[in-house]
Amino acid sequence: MPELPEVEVSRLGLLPYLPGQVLQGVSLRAPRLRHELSPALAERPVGRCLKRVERRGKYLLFDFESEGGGGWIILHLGMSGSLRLVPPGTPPGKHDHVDLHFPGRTLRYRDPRRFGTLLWVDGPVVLDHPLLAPLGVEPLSDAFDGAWLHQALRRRQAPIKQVLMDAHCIVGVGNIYAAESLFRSRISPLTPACRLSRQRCDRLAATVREVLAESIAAGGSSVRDYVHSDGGAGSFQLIVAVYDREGEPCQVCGGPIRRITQGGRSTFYCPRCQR
DNA sequence: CGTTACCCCTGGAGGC
DNA sequence: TGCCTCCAGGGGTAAC
Repeated sequence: MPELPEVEVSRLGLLPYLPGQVLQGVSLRAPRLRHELSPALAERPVGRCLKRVERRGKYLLFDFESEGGGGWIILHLGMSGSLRLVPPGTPPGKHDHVDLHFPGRTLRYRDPRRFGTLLWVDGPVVLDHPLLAPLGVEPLSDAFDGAWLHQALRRRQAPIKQVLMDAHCIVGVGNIYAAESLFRSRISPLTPACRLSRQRCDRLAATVREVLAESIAAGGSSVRDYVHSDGGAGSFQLIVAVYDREGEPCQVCGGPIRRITQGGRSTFYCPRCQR
């Protein structure tokens, strides 16, 4: 499942090829992903120049400039989405739902489970869109540190694991990175967020940043004209210490990794090391 | 305002 | 071997 690092690596993979190119056409082969695919997506951006590809949380934002005000494509990979650049005319596979045709290259969106999002927004500004406006802090920005985190957690009584994954608080931290960050900072996923000391918030903020940056660096080194986003085990060479390792020995203490359910999702942690 | 239940969808896992 | 059922999982939305 694509998380912030996979999305950022996808973005980096597009940068050498797409900005500055005029969109020639759009093919929609599915009626809907998470939401209905609007006809505007197939019509409005065509003939416009793609200025930039930005990222906000796990959303990719394609900026199409224009004399008349411009507009954006908002894209989210959901759980199983991936992007790749293919030569024009490449036959689409079963789950290749959308193509953006650029000169000499087609940006192809694949999403077997169709939890993704792809939509067109008119106008020069996109960050005030209802999907983006409520998003929390970017964990790789300067604004995110122990002091910020300590303040943000003050009123949250929910377990820290669930708050870490709350995109209205911090964007881009999914199940894998939440588990790995908590393991590295030796904090139990069950700890009520508001009970974390300033010192532990310092440690947690640092490890969240560290894990994300490591993963981006590992993925970034493998970017070519193929844009990876499948997020499969080991695809980013991130050393996974606890995620999906129920029953396996902890790398630090040798005790068994435990799996529990929090908010309907699996949490993996070492009950001995994480307090 | 914080928290929780539900829903979207399909591949893969497990049961028989 | 094959068919059927179950369910994870991001995140938005509605409801509590």
